[in-house]
Amino acid sequence: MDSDDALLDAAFAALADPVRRRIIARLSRGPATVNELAEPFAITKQAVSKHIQVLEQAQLVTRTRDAQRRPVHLNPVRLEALTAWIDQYRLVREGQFRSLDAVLHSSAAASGTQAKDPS
Amino acid sequence: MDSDDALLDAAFAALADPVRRRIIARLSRGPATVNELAEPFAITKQAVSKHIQVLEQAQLVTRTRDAQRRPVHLNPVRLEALTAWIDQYRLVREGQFRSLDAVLHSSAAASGTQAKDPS
DNA sequence: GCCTTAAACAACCAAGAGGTTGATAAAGCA
DNA sequence: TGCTTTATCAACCTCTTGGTTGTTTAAGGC
Repeated sequence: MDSDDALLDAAFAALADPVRRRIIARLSRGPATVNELAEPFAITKQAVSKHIQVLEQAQLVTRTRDAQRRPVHLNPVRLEALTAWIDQYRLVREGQFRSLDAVLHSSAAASGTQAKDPS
Repeated sequence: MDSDDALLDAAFAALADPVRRRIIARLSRGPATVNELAEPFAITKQAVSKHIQVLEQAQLVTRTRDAQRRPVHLNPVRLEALTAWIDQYRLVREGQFRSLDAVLHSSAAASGTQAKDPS
């Protein structure tokens, strides 16, 4: 599905920034506001606010309203979706390694070898 | 560690691009050359070559030499490192949810405030 | 030796992302 | 009602990135 692909795209792009990864790490210890999240960084609150918008678009975090505070919460469901995506290729690849190894050990390896390309 | 953090940074940034993710998907079915990888995309081989350089810097793929061909191989070890990073926060967060749930049920803080639009 | 092919390198360009400062809106407190 | 806090919006700047075309290197085929 394309929308799911776009969501994966947004999620990986969000985690590609070290500041956002540290925000994720901090949120894993509980919800926090923009000001609280901005403290350990040498950047302005506006910049942190932008980072949180990116994380929110990727659905990695959600925001609730508590008076004038807007605490940010982590969304573990999306994190799980990322591991699921990675695992589908990681695990397939491990299987490929085994069969490739079998090919190398049984037949003459140096010629065409695998050409496992199904497309 | 910082170097490990930089490696994580490169890996997530590499997976943040849909073209590179599709390259990963294709490589999970076996090694391939730049030309083979460039075929399904409407971009030049040079662009694909750059993408592979990015993946190589992130150590998500490796390249071997076979005459004038340079087949690209997937590196599942790095993919596993990504899932490990994600899981450390995802799993912690699941524990947090239980304690947060306890707080919400006892003190009833911020009742029913979902001013959130599911865009 | 010469020619073809695979792939990288170099220079360049347009678009986007991360950051800033300044102004604005919403919610509470005096 | 003003005043403060929290956080966003808007405009702007700089640097990176994805893409292009053109050139160059490396390896084989003739």
